Amino acid sequence: MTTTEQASGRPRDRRTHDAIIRATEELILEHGYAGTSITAIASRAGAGKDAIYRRWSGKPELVYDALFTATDVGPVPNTGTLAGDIAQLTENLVEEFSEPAAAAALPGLLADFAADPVLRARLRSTFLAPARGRMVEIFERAATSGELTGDVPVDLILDTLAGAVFFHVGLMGEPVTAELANELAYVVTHGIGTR
Amino acid sequence: MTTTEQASGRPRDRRTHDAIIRATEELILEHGYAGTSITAIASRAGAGKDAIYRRWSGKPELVYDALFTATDVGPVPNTGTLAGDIAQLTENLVEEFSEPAAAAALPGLLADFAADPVLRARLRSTFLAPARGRMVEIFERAATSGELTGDVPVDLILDTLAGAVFFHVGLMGEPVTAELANELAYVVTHGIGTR
Amino acid sequence: MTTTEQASGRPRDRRTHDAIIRATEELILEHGYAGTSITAIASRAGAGKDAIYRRWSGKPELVYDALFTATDVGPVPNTGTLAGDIAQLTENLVEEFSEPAAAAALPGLLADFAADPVLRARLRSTFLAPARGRMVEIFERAATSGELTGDVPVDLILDTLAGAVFFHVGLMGEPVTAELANELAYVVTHGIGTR
Amino acid sequence: MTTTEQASGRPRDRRTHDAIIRATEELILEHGYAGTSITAIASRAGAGKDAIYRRWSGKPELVYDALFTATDVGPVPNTGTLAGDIAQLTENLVEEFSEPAAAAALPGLLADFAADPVLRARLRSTFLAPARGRMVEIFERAATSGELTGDVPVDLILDTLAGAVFFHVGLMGEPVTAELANELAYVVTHGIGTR
DNA sequence: GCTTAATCGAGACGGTACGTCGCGTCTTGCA
DNA sequence: TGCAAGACGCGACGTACCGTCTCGATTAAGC
Repeated sequence: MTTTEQASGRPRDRRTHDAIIRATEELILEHGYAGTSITAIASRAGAGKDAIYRRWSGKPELVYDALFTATDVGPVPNTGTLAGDIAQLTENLVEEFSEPAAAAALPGLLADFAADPVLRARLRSTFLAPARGRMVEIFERAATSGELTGDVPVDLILDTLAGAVFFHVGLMGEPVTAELANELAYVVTHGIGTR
Repeated sequence: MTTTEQASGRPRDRRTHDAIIRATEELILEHGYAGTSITAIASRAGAGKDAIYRRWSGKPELVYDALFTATDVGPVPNTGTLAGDIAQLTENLVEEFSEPAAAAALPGLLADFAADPVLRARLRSTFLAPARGRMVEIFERAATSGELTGDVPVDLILDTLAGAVFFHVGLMGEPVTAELANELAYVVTHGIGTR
Repeated sequence: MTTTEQASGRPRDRRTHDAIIRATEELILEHGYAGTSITAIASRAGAGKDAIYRRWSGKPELVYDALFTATDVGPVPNTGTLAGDIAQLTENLVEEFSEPAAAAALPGLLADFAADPVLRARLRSTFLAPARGRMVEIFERAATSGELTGDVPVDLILDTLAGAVFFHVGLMGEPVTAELANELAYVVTHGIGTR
Repeated sequence: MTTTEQASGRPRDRRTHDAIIRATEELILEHGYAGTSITAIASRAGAGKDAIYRRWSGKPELVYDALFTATDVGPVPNTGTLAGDIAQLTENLVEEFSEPAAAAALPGLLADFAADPVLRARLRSTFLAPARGRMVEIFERAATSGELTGDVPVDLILDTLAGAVFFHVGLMGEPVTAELANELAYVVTHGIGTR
């Protein structure tokens, strides 16, 4: 992938690539996912449709690339408590899911991914991959410190947190509050009973 | 909607209505949500497109009516423990979300609802309404019995459970296991720490 | 064809039909055959592309219908001599081939007809049919009067006259002179030797 | 064109030229004129598109060069009679027009020539030039021998013969018979009346 | 032997048109 | 008024070519 691949013909123009990504972001913000057409993206980018289909196989891949390349950077959360760590990780999810362009795209984008078997298979390995890595590290540390006993179904917890944020914010349209991540993290670590 | 609307001319034919609903279910199952067009539904139902648009304002409403009218019947769960009650309620969600036609339609249907401000506003009041009523009852009983102390953010918990099931099963495509509802209910009531 | 066919749905709108025909004539005149696209015709006519494809299977059929429906009207030429009759019939061809829109369309149109086996088969039966009927009548009268002896290869003579006019005027771009039809008719009836 | 153009850099590769010509012939035969694209020719020839556009300005010129370079060789017909000479010259036209690749290309090629003012101007001077020279010689000999009296509109006669062959064989798709050239020559020299 | 410059295959580029499909509305005749 | 049928304007789809351009590599001729 990252190897040189030694292309033979004219190399692809990075400015065309960038213009397409930029146009995609803009149009998703202005007209939403369903309201954004490949034709319109090409037109806005000053590019031909071929230039798009040469790089991406369809709208879902393009939009995903344009909006969700932000790799989770920064150190893994280490607040001292499991709930605190998870809250911080959840905060990342909340930020990612509520960033304007991403929020506008998410429901439609996920629907398209879910509908295509090939894309569906990539959902976990690409969409949640970064968050998952960090979560595993958090759980291992908590297990070492004795705060956590027993196995934890990592994927299920991750799906729960992501699903909760997506459903609450993305679908239901509830406003994003500062406490949301904390509330969710508390529920997931301590449950609702002893609040 | 439910008003009598005493019509003056020829009354609507119930068989036409039923044929449309039936065709919708079939086509969603065969071709998925995005792959099902109003044109195709009308054709399969032996109906005109007008007969559809006279009753529903678009595909999302029609599909919702066709697939999610199953009102939560039966008594509210009462297993003796909060976790048990929630597990049973979650089991209902799992069943509803993983019923073949519903599973095929959900991602696309929710995306369409989320994209339209009018439909988006109806999401909670219609889509989650039945489950919410039952959940409130469960929480009240648990509060009375002393098992539950403090306020519970009902909508957030409901969104969490629904979001978890939707994300895990509907989007990620994880197989539905018998323990899924129990696992989720346990996490939500006791947290992951002391498993 | 001309029978009622008892259509069941909404009947086709004659104004749409006429607008398409009109737009086709205009655009052929303005931009030639190759420079006229179905897309542009639809746009100019204020119609959708479907409205065109519903009636014609492609550009060749549409252009043919738009430009060559002028049935050869009027009585069959009867000037007293075979050469005179043929001259008059040839004059019809010249007029038809040199009418501005037809002249602009002919080379490309014939090329498209020639390239498609289905259309190719229709060339003689539709394109030359009217002229052929009149020519047969002329030859029969000349045979009766004794001016013509022996069999005449009608199709070959018709192809010769049409080919001559098409090649001379349509392809070579020679100006249309008043004597052209007479010259051709003379050659075909008397030959060049004894001029 | 024919000037030496004393180049300074790398000279053009004759094998590239030949490969392009060969690929053009093949593809015209396989897919017809309209179905043959510059892109496909380059690909089949193992050449770049630039190598084609460096030598020809477009498909019409390339195809003309590839298929119609066969200069009329051999002595001018001299059979003893005008009709015989013309029959032989017409036979050349028939052969040229009915050679498989040429027949496949002719209608589309002529349409493209006719549509472009620049190419249109070259039609007579290049396409019919060889035949015209021979025809003039035939007519002069016939005038000298007294078989032909009066002026003959050479171009019109040539257009008539070429048009007749093109229309009859190329467009109408009539089979090429051995007598075709004779029949046409007879009509043009003696007319149809006294057959 | 070095430089210069045109050529080579490959393929990306912005465009334009293709023929198809679905949308939501409309217009028929019949019930 | 409802109904089946289907035409309507619109706009997007993904593909195919157009003729131009940009790569690195090659191949002579002029210095």
